[in-house]
Amino acid sequence: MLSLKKYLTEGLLQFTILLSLIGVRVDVDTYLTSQLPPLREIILGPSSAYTQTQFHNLRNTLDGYGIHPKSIDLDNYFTARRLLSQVRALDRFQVPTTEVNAWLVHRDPEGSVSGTQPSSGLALESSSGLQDVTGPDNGVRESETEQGFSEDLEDLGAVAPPVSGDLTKEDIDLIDILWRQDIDLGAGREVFDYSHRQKEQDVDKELRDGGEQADTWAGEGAEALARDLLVDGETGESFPAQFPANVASITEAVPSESEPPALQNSLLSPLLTGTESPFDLEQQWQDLMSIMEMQAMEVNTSASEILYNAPPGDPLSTNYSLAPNTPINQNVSLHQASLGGCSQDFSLFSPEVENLPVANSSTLLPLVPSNSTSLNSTFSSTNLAGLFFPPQLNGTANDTAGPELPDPLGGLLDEAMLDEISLMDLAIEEGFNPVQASQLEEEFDSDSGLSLDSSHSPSSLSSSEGSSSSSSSSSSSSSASSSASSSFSEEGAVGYSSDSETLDLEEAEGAVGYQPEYSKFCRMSYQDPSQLSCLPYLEHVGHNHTYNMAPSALDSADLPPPSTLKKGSKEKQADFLDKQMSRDEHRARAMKIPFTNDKIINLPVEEFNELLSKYQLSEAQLSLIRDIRRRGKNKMAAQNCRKRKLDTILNLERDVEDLQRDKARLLREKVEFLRSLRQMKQKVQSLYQEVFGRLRDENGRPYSPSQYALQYAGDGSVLLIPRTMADQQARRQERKPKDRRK
DNA sequence: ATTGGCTGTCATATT
DNA sequence: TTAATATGACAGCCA
Repeated sequence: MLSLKKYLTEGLLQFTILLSLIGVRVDVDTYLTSQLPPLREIILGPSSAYTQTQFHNLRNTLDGYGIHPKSIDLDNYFTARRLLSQVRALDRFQVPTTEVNAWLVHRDPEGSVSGTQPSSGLALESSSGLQDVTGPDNGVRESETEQGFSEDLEDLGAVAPPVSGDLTKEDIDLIDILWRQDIDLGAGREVFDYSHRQKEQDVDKELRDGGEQADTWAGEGAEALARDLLVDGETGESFPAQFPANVASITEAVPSESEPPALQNSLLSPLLTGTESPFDLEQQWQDLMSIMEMQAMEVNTSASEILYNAPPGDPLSTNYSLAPNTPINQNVSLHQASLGGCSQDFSLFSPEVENLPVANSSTLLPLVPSNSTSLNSTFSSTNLAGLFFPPQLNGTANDTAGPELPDPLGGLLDEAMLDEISLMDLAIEEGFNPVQASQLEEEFDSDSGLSLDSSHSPSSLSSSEGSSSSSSSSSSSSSASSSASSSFSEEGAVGYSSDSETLDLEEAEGAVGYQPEYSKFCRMSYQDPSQLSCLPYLEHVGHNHTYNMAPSALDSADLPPPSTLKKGSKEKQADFLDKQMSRDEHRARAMKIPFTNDKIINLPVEEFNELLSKYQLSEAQLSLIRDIRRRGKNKMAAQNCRKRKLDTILNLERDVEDLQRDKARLLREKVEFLRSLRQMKQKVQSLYQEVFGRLRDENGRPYSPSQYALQYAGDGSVLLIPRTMADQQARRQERKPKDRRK
């Protein structure tokens, strides 16, 4: 047995190779540990490709004990672990849930928001959110949205009675969300995640079912994605989707942020802080590219090409598909339960969405004249904010509302997203080859790593490993081997013992060199067919290469003429017995060895010596017998070795694919998350504005946004407080996160 | 005639 | 030390 050291070394090597293959040069776990521990497991743990390393590592762990390295159980073990990890992975990506627990805000007669009551869990329905977002005017919205919310609430079983007053309960809820954002965002991640996964599954289904749809969303998704990418990974700030996948536009957009602080710092700014740097944008861009890759993969087009060849004008919309979005609505319940639906809506409404007013969109206008018209039309919310809060006060507004709202979001984006983005950078460079993409697509049916892996890799791989060597195992451990196939299979513990399933699996997998192998193996003739030839696993061990008896078989007088070597396989089969004999068999026959080569090779030492002792053999005969035994064992060893090697490669390949899938999934999830987040922010902003705009002082006059702001307290209360106060509090609260970042 | 894949064999290392 | 096994390298065969 190999030493632990060797295995560790090997494992590290393999790991490195694997990482390099997938282009991972990032400390994935740094990012994942908190939210996605499974990736590491996927890489290091369950992979059967690392069986050796795994085994030894595992032997140091409780789990690994008691499993023989060559035992089939080991494969099962790894399979189980892999599956388990995949299952675990399902809930690992903890995107802040889109489900928001909202608290109703009571508006007192004076019109100031003073008190609140916990009322319901509000799921931001994407559809409504979308409408809000996409609607011509964001600020004051149509009732459809509200209805959507109501339905959602009802579905959730948390229907809050309509609140008296101008504000609908949804609005109030959203307002409440605003100040409870940090709490809520952190709370419901699992739900969100789950919804996302469901979406993915749906998406995958969609992919499978209708390729046409893929094209459909390709456009929409592209736009949506473009928008997504405009979201600052750190702050979560959304940018207008204006830039059509044009890097130049992105870079241009950057400076714009520094432009009019007015809008940035307006009431909206808290939500959408304009702190991004060009770097972030580039990362987002890379993100986009990588995502596009993923999407392309899914869509099963030679996407990568298209993506990169896409004309700058409309690259994303045409080539880039956000597959996941559309299918989502299929799952109604989940949809309702979480904001996941947002994505769907986005895709559906992507055209409009692109025009959505986002905090900084106005700043982009000058830079992106072509798109400016659409922006202007949809800019209402932004403009509203600007109107509400004069520039000079915007900064304060940012501080006021910002700390509580944007920070949680920004934090999420900051920590998780940036890392993820770095991951995604890799995707760009990595590039999926079409073949892989297609394969992935096939396997993508059930996106969740679970089904994928369960479908084939671990089990098949592991089992395949054992396929060829049953013969060797039988030979070596042959105390019982002489008898039946069953005994062989059981003994298969040695090396690569296998069961018949192995063959099927391998064939099914289309393992490169295996099938031919089998065919050839079948031709192999053992002198003792009763023992070995009948056994499938043994059959493929023996190779009857006609060249075996070719010129090299000098010692054998019965060698067929060379001419026969070149004849067809049919003719070979005709002379099966003679021609199937290996060189050593011929030699043995020539030397009149009284027993079969199979025995010579496969008998355990004891029996072998016993056998030798029964006969009076010359030195030459003994020498030949030993050589035959040595060669025979080595032959099987070589076969095992090759099979192992191949299996390792295949496993690595599969692991790479799995990782790529995971990466794609994570990227999709990220996109979804960002989208949802952005929508929520927009919603909250607009509602904030709406609520604020409806507040009236004792004289029935609206409060000046420059002088007052809504302050959300942790206890659920909403206060209308002077800006100065709000600023102070905001700064106080902002410090912590910032320090933490640095 | 060349080439790549498959196989067997040898030498050697490891267990 | 011996036997078994693993593996790199090489050569032959074949399509």
